[in-house]
Amino acid sequence: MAIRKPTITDVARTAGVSKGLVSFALNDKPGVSPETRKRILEVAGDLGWRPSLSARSLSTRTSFALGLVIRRKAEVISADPFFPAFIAGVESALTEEGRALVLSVVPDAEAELRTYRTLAGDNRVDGVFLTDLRENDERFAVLADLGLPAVALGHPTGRDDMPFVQVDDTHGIASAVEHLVSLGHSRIAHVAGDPMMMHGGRRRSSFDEAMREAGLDPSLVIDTDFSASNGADATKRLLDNSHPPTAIVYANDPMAIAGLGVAQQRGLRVPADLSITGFDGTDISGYVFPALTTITSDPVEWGMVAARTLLELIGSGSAESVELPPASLLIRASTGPAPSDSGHHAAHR
Amino acid sequence: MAIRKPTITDVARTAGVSKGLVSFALNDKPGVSPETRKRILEVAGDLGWRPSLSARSLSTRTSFALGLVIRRKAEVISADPFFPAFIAGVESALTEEGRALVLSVVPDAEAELRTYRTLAGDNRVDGVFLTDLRENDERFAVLADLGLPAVALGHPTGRDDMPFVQVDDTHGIASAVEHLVSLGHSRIAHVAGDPMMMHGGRRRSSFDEAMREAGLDPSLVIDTDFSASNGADATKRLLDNSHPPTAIVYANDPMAIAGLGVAQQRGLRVPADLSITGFDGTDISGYVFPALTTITSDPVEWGMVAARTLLELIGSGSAESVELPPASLLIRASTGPAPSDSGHHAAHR
DNA sequence: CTGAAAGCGCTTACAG
DNA sequence: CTGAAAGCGCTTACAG
Repeated sequence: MAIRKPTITDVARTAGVSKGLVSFALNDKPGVSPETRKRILEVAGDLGWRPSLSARSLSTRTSFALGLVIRRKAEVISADPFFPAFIAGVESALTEEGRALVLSVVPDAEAELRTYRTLAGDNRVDGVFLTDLRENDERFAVLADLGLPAVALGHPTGRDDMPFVQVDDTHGIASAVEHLVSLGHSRIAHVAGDPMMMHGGRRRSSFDEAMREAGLDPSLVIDTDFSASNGADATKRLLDNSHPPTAIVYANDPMAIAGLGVAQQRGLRVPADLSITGFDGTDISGYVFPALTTITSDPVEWGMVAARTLLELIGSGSAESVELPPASLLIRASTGPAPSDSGHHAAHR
Repeated sequence: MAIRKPTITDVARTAGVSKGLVSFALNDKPGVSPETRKRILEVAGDLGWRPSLSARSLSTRTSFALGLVIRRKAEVISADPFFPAFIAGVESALTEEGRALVLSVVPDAEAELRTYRTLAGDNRVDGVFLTDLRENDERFAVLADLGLPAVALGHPTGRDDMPFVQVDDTHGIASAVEHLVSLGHSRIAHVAGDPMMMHGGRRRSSFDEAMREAGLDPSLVIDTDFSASNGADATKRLLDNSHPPTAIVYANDPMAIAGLGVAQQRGLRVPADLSITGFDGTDISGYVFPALTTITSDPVEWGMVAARTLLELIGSGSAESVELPPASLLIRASTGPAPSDSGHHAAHR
């Protein structure tokens, strides 16, 4: 005889009550006396009853799962150290709630929207995280249409109907610029991220602002797609300039590491000839030579808080947005005093 | 009036048949005439019917989802470029099948086993991928006990009851050693991975074998946990040796990059004073200076094939194991001829 | 080839 | 405070 998993009926029978009452006890609903509830829960425990997720899903239209849809080309996904850490944070908040995370990695916009529709249509998730916010993001309309609760990572500009969890990264970029200015740099460039992504755009505009405040020319900016390859190319273009920068602020660590590689290949000493800052504080950034000055945030914490916020939104219908501690500058060895003769780099080897 | 999603009852009514027949048509079961099936499917299309996943789950005990449980400390997860790429590959095979991926990231062994139990008990997934195979892996027993279908990544030694998808990485390590030997190196060290993990152990033993075959001393090996931090420490220990190696074979790229950083910090020229090889062929490895000679595999492909194999196993009860093309050596700039005076490095700057 | 009915394991009004 | 029953939307024997 196969070992049949106990059902609510078994619990009801051995506890001598109706199935309905077991359900009430399970869900902490009013209408069942404390003693009865206690007895029911005991019996359930003895029998090893685990209420069936599918059955609960069918009657409550709840999936007890959260969704994360990541739109990245497969070749690039590994370069981004953010998601694994973010997901680890999300998990830490979900496990204790008995929820699961459904993850989708999609290559393009069309697949992305289709995935949200499928996730909602299949009742696969009760809510989703919205990452990589873009300007005029089509996803807001789709999610509203689907009635799918969502929490945004970062502040969706021009929308106050969706709770968000934000890390202020403008502060980090500003302090990187200030740090470089205090070291005597005046020609500072920015290898920006994707301008279509809000956090890319925001880092860029805070660079712009910080440079203006220092009375410096903020025009040395190159947009990228956040990939190491783009970071290397941008660095080459900047260094090919007739009047090249003495410092480069990168929008993420992989690009900064690629930039470091380009500089070294050209025989430039970092930081003697060129100062470099990254963004994210990835593990590896501390082990390249010279160790990268970077701007650190805490993606694990971010994931945990985002998950809690989404659960709150799903449970109660509304949730407060959260502002996490701002990203902060971690000064290591890749930044130093501006070269005295800032117009001419050391000759290439 | 709210827009109610159509159900099987709606389809049956407008098609003028019973619910049972609609179900048969949907699931391609015999017993429904071609014309009737066609008409039913048309009506379903017109109505925009999407069969309810929860209802199907409840009656078939199928979740239409696959599970991946990753055991990593949150701090380390970002350093591993394997999983995001692997997951992207899995997704590409799942989307067309209407399946989803449930992901769990857990910190330790206890949470790992608990997660498999919950996933199975909740009928959250129909099968799982088994990664980071270990010696005497407790998971085999638990999965068998739970009756949860699984596909292993890499060959589970001493088990022929579980299908696996394997990339032969011994070949890659061997060719790295041969490459270095052909460049005149004789003191070659290995910064190995976690000896408790099968792929760590396998890379180590193939290093051992390749060295012996070349008639060289294979004893310069240091175990690590695969982290950049461990990679840096191991490199320091090796270089502190009174008779240091002229080449180091690392078990993954992050450790190799960290090792490169250590070497450069000590004023060693790579590859003039020290040759270095990585493992994985990560995006960033091509952009450090000098560009890393590494051993590439294709984790995206791996994910796709593993997903197909798992679906096959779930669908038919058995699946053939797959051997993927072996990892191959990608020679770039971090390896070069052994220094002529191999006993003494260039003086530190 | 087709229909009517029971069942999957929960939740939730509705009576008492 | 408790019980009996209908319902969630499918699937699957069982009859015809």
